[in-house]
Amino acid sequence: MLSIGEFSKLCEVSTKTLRYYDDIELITPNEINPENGYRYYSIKQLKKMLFINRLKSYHFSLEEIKAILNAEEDQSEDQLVLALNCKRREIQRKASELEYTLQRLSEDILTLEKGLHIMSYLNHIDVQLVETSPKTLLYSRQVLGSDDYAAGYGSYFCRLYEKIASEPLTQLGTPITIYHSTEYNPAGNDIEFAVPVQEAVKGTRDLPGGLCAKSVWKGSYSGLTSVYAKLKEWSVKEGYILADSPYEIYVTDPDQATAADDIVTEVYYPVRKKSSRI
Amino acid sequence: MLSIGEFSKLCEVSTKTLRYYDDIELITPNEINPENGYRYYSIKQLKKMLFINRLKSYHFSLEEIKAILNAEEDQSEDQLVLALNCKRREIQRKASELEYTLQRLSEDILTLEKGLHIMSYLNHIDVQLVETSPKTLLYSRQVLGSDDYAAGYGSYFCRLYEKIASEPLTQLGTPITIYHSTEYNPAGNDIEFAVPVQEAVKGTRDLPGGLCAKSVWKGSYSGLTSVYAKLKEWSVKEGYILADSPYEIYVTDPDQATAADDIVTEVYYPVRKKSSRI
DNA sequence: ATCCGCCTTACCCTTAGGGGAAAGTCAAGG
DNA sequence: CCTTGACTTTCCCCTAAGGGTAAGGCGGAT
Repeated sequence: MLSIGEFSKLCEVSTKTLRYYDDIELITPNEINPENGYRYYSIKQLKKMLFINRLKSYHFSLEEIKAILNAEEDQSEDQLVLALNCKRREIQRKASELEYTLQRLSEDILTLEKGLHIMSYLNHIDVQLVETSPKTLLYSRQVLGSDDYAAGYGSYFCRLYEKIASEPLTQLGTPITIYHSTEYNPAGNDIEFAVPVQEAVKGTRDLPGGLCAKSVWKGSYSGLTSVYAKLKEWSVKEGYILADSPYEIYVTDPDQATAADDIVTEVYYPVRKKSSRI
Repeated sequence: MLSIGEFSKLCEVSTKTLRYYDDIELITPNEINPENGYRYYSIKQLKKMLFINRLKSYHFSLEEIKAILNAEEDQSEDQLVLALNCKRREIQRKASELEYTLQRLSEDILTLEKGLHIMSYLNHIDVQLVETSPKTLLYSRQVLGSDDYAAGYGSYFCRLYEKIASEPLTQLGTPITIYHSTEYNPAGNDIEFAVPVQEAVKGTRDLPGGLCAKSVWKGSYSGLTSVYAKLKEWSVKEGYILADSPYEIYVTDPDQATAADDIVTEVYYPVRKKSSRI
């Protein structure tokens, strides 16, 4: 039997951690002296602890590790392979995210070295006042968490396209998303996915035309936030206020665009004069 | 002036977050109604908030962002470039760590698919009982955090080599580290870096010879933990106990080894029979 | 017997906010 | 003018994985 200190040294895990793991029942000492509460670990537990360390190095959470250990006891070996493969994909995703971050970071460093401010691109976003014409939209509206965005956009538009093909309907433009949430909320935003069509059937609605502030954005979608900021700034300056939910028209098909810089998105921000009633 | 809700929507930041940022004084509302405490943000603060969002996407902590914003106000532009470059290196390091993790993960998946257990490599670590001869060591002993390991090893050994060259002394073997901490502690471990030499001068000490359990490890240093576990297990089984601080001899020069698998490390674990006194 | 090192529990701290409650406030509609 | 619903305020507790420290209880060697 090993005292907590000896066990700690062998596993290269602090005693604090070992007590914590006992608390959460990840690995509990083989024996506890009932008189003084001293923890004693067996030699066999070394292997378990080393296994935990390895799983930790693969970025498994302690909860996940606990589940894996329980599955191991039930002799379900495949579970482990599944979990590892799943984690591998997760890490690969994380790695490619880091790659993307690095790329943007490098671009900003270049901008700075040219003597420009990082946010100077904001000055190149032009705003125009336009009158839009009414549309008929085939739509699908729901509340989505920001994590579901990427996945969501694909699948919801896909369903709309299927409906257009099966009805059949006549598509009149590129896809649109309308943002109904009055406030950003990471837990879920009220988003409407829509495709303009010719026919007014069940599942379609009218999008009224009207006065809009409009900007065109070229680049990845992460830059769209700035476009909204710019539109709002412009509106305040020109004495307009938001009259309805803003929307984006994806002029470029995201699936077709090769480089992020090629993606063109139009942002419409319905407005009316400040003191004029409808 | 924008209410917190309007500002929130424009920046895609929750009101909760904005209140938190007000708390930590990262971005405080332009104006607060003294009667009801309502926060009002100015249009100009949009740009600042967007800047904060961008820095956040580069994995800066809020503390770091605060420092950057303060530096910006003092018109010290170079600071930002410095910070960005620093962060870029940090992210690159993180990315290569992920790469390494992915590689190990894939190896384990292969092992599993062969029908072996992940930790089965433990069974291939052989332990021998050997009698070591005394050495004279040129040494340098200090307490190091685990983060300083990689950097520390290089610089401390480098200093020892300089001393060997300048005295001059006769080197009698490859470098050694001796682990004096009785317990693993991420904050700092008592480590002695040493190189065996022929001459006993100032700055050297004797390493007594004696009975040791010994294992040879081929592979990256992260696997050494398991070697210690194995040595301990063996000792208990054979009726030996630890008699002195264990040490590692780096047979392969880490700077010369190309692949991690080529690195050879000998681990010595000084022991004596359980009930025998010295 | 004594001393030092090891062990125990308990409490607070960390990041970047999220969830929810209770209460006050604003603006639009009737 | 009043009501109602949406918006805002503060306050408190929660997260993951432990780290730091205190106060007090034991163990083994001298």
